[in-house]
Order: sequence, then structure tokens, then C-alpha cells
Amino acid sequence: MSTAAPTPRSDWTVPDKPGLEGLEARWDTTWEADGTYRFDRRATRAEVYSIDTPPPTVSGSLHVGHVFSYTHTDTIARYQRMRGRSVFYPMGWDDNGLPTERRVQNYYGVQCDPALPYDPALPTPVPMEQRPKEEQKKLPASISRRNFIELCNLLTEQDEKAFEQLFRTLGLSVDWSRTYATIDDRCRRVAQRAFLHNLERGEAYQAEAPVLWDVDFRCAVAQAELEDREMPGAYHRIPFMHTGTGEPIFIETTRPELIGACVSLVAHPEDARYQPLFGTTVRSPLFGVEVEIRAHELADPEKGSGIAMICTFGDITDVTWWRELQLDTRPIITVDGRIVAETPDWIAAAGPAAVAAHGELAGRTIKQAQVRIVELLREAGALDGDPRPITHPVKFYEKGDRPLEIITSRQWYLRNGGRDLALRSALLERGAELHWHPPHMRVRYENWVNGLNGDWLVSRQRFFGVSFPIWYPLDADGQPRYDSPIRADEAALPVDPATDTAPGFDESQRDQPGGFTGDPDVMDTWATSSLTPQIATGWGEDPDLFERTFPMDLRPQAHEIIRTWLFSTAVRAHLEHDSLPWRNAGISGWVLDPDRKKMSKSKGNVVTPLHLLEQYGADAVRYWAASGRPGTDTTFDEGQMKIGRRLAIKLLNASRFGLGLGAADGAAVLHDPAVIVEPLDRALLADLARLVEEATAAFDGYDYARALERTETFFWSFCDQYLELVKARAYGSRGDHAAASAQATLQLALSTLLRLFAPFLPFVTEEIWSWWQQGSVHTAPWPDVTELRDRAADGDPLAFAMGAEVLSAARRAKTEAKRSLKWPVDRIEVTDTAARAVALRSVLEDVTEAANAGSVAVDLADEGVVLVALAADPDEA
RNA sequence: GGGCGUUUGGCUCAGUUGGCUAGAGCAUCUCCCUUACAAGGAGAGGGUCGGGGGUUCGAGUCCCUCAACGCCCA
Repeated sequence: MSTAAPTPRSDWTVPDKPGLEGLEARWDTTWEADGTYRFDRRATRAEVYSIDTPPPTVSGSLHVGHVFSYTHTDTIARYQRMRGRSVFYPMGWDDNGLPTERRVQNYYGVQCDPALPYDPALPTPVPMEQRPKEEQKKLPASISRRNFIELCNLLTEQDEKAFEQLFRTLGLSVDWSRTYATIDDRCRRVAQRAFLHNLERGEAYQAEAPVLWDVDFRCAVAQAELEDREMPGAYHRIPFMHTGTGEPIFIETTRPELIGACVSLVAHPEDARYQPLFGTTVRSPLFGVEVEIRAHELADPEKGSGIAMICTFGDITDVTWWRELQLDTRPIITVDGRIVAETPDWIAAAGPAAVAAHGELAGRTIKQAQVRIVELLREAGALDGDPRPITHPVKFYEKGDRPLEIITSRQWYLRNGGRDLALRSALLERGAELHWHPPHMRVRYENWVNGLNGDWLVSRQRFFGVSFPIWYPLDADGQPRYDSPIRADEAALPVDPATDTAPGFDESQRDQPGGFTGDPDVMDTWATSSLTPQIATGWGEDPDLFERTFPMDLRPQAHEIIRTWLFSTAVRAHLEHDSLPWRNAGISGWVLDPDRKKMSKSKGNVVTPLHLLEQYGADAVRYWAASGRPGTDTTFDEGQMKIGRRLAIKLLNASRFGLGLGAADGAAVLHDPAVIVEPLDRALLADLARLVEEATAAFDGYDYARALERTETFFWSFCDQYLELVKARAYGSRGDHAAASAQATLQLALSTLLRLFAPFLPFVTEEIWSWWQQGSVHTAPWPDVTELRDRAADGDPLAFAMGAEVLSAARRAKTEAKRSLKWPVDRIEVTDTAARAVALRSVLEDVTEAANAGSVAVDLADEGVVLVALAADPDEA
């Protein structure tokens, strides 16, 4: 879609009373019909500008934050399109994952039970909000996994329609024919294919290992999904009896309920208090289990008594100790966050007292178990003093309600540099290779990569997600053989191992001894989202498209997901393509409420954009959004939208004036720019050329906000100063040639300004463009500095500035005298330095007319002074 | 505790490599129905540039330090 020079229409119509109402719907329809934003895939890679749009989560509603950041990207897209690039700008929807599951559960009052068979005849449930009250209280209906997924698909489809409509109203120049959804077949295929490649190359692996576990979701959680929360807790001082001396060794713990899981005590190797005890043993209170005292430098002598109990597992330090000291695994917490019901071997072996102690706790939740064990310890005299309350950071799943536990389970991992220094430094180099806007955002990436402490856990125990394309053979006892997974054939993707049969087996062998079983897990949503560049560009499906669009030019996104989305995408592209997924990362800030708090659903301070678009118009809302600088948090401010709306109206009116001049019958005429000879006109064009230069440089540096600000400032001065100075001449006060020069300048200036504003105010600029030009302003070429400089010729910006200054002085005099602006001026006397005087003299006639002055005299002096003598009576002049 | 960012008139923000008197819009006040625009226009008042110290002929801008706020990480 290369740009062609603007081509004026032969029938030129300027409306009498132009307005903003209804522009969004009208132009969206036209753009869609004309394919204005359709990607032209004939373009070569060098001619393409490809954008890896963030797929918004559709399980909610759009808020102003979306409007904000998507507008930033759209201004870049529109600029690049006008620069002649074929813009590849697809939209995606992120419908895969937990948020959708929750929304479907609540919306339809259902829950997924994977044990149930699929019911093809299951009617779509009546949404909860349409049900009678007493029905709403009923327990959720259990439905099969496949039925559940069908409901997820149904609801997300509705949500996606609403999102698309809003984005269209906002004027995003997306190619809507290329939309994807992260759960659709294409995305599932790409995610599964990439996974198989990772597996092939040894980058994906399975391990039975301790993982952070949410006991409510019964699901593993990755490092990127963690958050620390400050929680109350208490140190319990508890004696372990030394087997040699019989002396008590006191430990302090916040988790006494885990004493049964204790495998060792640990102190710092340099800690003189405990050095003599290393290698000796103690017995745990209540249980009497014998454990060894070990040394490790992670034990903090300053913390508590300086010696800690290691339980497998109480926290992530326990995991480190367990691994490095090669300790036994003694799990006592179940996947649903309770103390195991059966007595573990090592407790049974410690005798009847240990079994009895465990019996007191078995089956209790962690909280209940803690209360009970404190009672037991107290009764046994094994609690020294009262628990000492503290506040400490506790790890939570970011969407979870209870502290994470650590459970040993079989999971899939993907290498991400967390365990591998060579990969880590390669990924750091990728971060340095990427162009960040603004540049300081790179530091966040580096901090994250340097802080990784394990590979990426990619399996999730959920339903609505992309399955692993993996089955396991079952041995004669019906136990899965995890060491020999059966991989799906790439050509068969996407597969669902829960319903598709493993290659080489018959469906009747499912879950039978000697048969096969499907991997029950789904991938982390980020495992799909990290492939949006591959999904969008047709990796593995459309080699020609892939060739023309990958690596992509721009990844726009917010700063808080650099650690998740940006990083994981960089990992996948590095592993699969040995390249960056994109050249530039444009990082948007947040929208803050007037109290400078982040707008978020949980805070309840979210503003929905629809009414804003209706009230102020899309251009005005975009104006506010585009005023937010790259990477900078921006306050939600309806005042800015009012200003944006006023700017749009001003453009209509100024254009009506500038384009409506000409023939007496109202039909305007296009002038050859060669007729531009008046010094004021040339001065304006010289100024305009500078503006174009600045706006272009700003856009090339991804600083859309600066481009807008400069253009806006110029435009107001154009309206307030130039239009006023030139008005009389443009109407013909000094003859046809002088008028033609003015009219030609107005046309060229407006053509330029409309194009400079087009990325920000796509609707109003398109509307005005349509009055007098063929085709869309959005596929017109970006203004050309060289052409403007040619037309400006000897034009001196100082001449325009001097004219504006003297006109201003005349206005000031009239306003201070409380006269109207058309009040006549007898005489203006200006003194100034030589260069400024020369510049002013060149535009003297325009100034005299605009000020309605009898005469303007210019004399030389060291200092600039403007004296304005108003007429005593309006009829006098 | 570490890293990054922010702090400029009542409000929202510009201020690119240090350089005339620190800018704009909103809000406030005054005036003006003017043949592009009264959902407009013209003008005015208002700031010790977060505090302190330093470099320099000169600092909103560079350095040090402190504080508040935000984000990321431990």
C-alpha cells in the first residue's frame, strides 16, 4: 500500500457548518470497505512495518488503560503507513487461561469436572444474572471438560465482538482480517509446535521437583506469577533434644505445623555456637524423629536462634538446602493444603508417640494444624515462652488468596536462563540488542533476567488452555511411563490428548494397562502469549508471510509485564529462531487516577471508555492518550479530552476558511504552489518545514507525544497569527496575485498540517481531507520537507514572527482600552534592530491590514519597542 | 535492603547536548458578538523549578546528599 501524492478532487466542497458528530461510524465503515488498513503482502521485508499487538484479555471489559496504550501504537502505525511502509498490524484476543475459566464459571454457574463424559446435547446454560434468585443460590452444575471449553469459546466470542467494536470506534488502524485468539486452532498449533521443537532440542523437559503450589487452584505457579505480601506471623521457640548431650537446641520457626516434615537442622558453617554440633543429631519434639545438624552458608546467624529446621518443604530456602545438602523428601502437605491423612513412613518408624502426634494433625488444614500443634507443644512443655508476633513477606500466587505451599510434583519446564549461565548471558545480549523506548526500560529486563532462580515452569493444572501434545504409555500396572512420552505428529496439530488418540494406539486402550494416557495439563498462558510474533506472522504455516514480517518491527506493551510477556517472547524467539522477535519495544506507562493511583479493576477506580468516546469523540480521547509520553504514567484527565475536542473543531473551522476561499460561487480552486511569492507566505512555509522536520524526527524516535505537541503548538499559532495576518489579502484586498499566493499557502499548509495530525486525529483529518482530496489521508504520503523548503524559497521565519509580534501588540492595546479587535488604529510605531526591522518591513502591508491600522512605521534602534495609537473614534480611520 | 522512574504556578504537563526575562493548556480575572470558529476570540495576574550542598562566567538542566511518591526485584 504505497502512498501516492495527494490528489485534489475536481469538485471541491466545503460544508457550511462542519461538525464532529458521527465521524467514527462513517469513516470506520469507509475504511473497512476500502481496505485502507489492509496489509499489502506484496511488500518486501524492508517495505513492511510489522507490529506485535498485545492481545487484550477478553474476560473483562476494556478500560481507559487500553485506550491509552493502543492509541500510542496506532499513532506509530499510522505514521509508518504514511511513510510508505506496508503496515502489518493484526489484533489478537487473549482468551486462554484462568480469567476466562473464572468468568465462565460465574457467568453460567458451572464448574468443570474432567471425570465427566462429554454431553453433545448439553443446552447452553441460562446466564446467572437472568435466573430467578433462588436458582442463583444453587450449587454450580458440574459439566465435562469439553462442554466447559465450549462455553469458554462461546462467551469469549461475544466478548471479542464488543472489544472489536470499541477499538474500531477508537480508530485503531488494525487489519481486522488478521485477528487471532490465543485459544484458536492456529494459536494452539503454534504453541504445540514450538513446544515440540523445544522438546526436540532439549529445551523443554519434565522433572519431579518441588514447585510453588496454590492450594485453592490446585495448580503450580511460576516465578513470574509470584508476589510477596506482608503477612502477620509468629516465631515459635521450640527445643530439639540433642541425642548425645540431652541438651535442648532451640530453633525459632513461623511454621511449627511442619515439624513432622523436618529432615535436618541447619546453621552457618562459621557460627561458633553450633560448629561443635555439626554432624551430630537431635530429636524433634512430639515426633521424636532423629535428624542431623548440618552446616550451610544460607543459614542466617542473626535470624532467630541462628539455627533453623529444614522441612521439605516450608519455603524456597528449604528447597535449596534440600538440593544442596541432598536431604530426604518428607512431604506432609497435600495438593489441597492439608496435612496428609496417612501416617508417613518416617513418622511411623519413630514409634507410637510420633504416630499419635501425627494423628492429631492428619487431615487438618495448615491453619488448623498450626493451632493444634501449638497446643500439643505447650502441653508437652516444648514451647519456650509465647509465640513472638512478626510481620514478614509471604509468597502468594498473584491471583491467589492463600500463601503458596511447596509441593513435589511432576511438571514441564522450559529453559530460560534460570539455571544456565550461557543462556542467561545470551538473553541479556538480546536485551541489549533490542531498541527500548524509553531506553531505561531495558534495566527492568536485565534485573529480571539476573534474578531468575529456576527454569520456566510451563505446565498448569487447568482446563481452558493449550494442551501438551503428549501422551504416556501405561505399563502393565497402568502406571504412566513418564520417561518415554509419546509426541504428537506435527502435521496433526493441534491435538487434545484427552480426546485424541496417541499415535500407534487405539482409543480403546486409553487409560488401560499396557495402553496410553494423555498428559492432563495445559500450558501456562504465557507459553502461548510468548509466541504472538510467530502466531501473527504465520510461522510454520505461511512461509511467505513469515519472511515478509518477522522479526517484527515493534512490540508495544506496558512496563509491568516486561518480566513476563516481553521476556518470555524473547526466550522463545531466541530458542526457535536465534534472533530477537522484534527490533523495537515501545513501553507504555499506566493511567493513574487523580490521586495518582493506578487504575485497576480491583481498586474500583476504572473508567470505562465507551462514554468518553461518545461524549468527547474518538479524536479527543486519542488526543489525551497521545499526550502521554512513552513509558510515562499519565493522569486520567477529562480536561485534556476537552482540549482535544476543541482542537478537532478548530481544525474543521480553520480548514473551512482556508479551503473555502476562491471563486465567487463558492467552488474553490487549487493553486499551483508556484504562485506563492509573498514574504509572509514564504516565511510561514519555512517555519512549517522546520515543524515537519521536528515531527518526523520525533516519530522516528517513537516520541509520538512530542510530534503531537509541536504540531499542535504550530497549528494554534497558524490560526491565531498567520490566518489573521493573511485574511484580508486572501479575500482579495490586494489583488488576484497576492490573494492567490495566500490561498496557495493556506492549501499547502493545511494539506501538510492535516497529514501531521492524521496519526492522532484520524477521523477529523479524514473528514476534512475528503472535502478536497481523493483517497484517504491515512495513505497519503507524510509531508516532504524538501518540497516545503523549495516552496518557502527565501522565506524568513523571522518575518512571520515579527508580523505576529506587532499584531499582538495592536491587540493588547485594543484589549487594554476595552475596544473590540476591529477597532481602528491611527498609527503603529515600531523600532527594532536592523535584521528584525527588515523582516518586519517585508510583511508590513499584511500587518497594517490585520491591525486595521492607518500606518505602520519601522525605525532602527538598539531596543525593540512597539507603540500603538488607537483611533479616538471608529469612523476616524 | 537493591535497581529504575517521578517531583516545575491551584490542576495536567513541556523544557533534547547547561545560555536571553522558566513555557503551554485548564482553572481564575478583564475585555470583545470580528464575514473560519461564542461549545469562540483577545489579553492579564500567578512559579525561591521537592530540600540541602557542590561544579561553572552561568544550573530546572551536570555531580553529591536527603525526602516523598510510584514501579520492579530481594
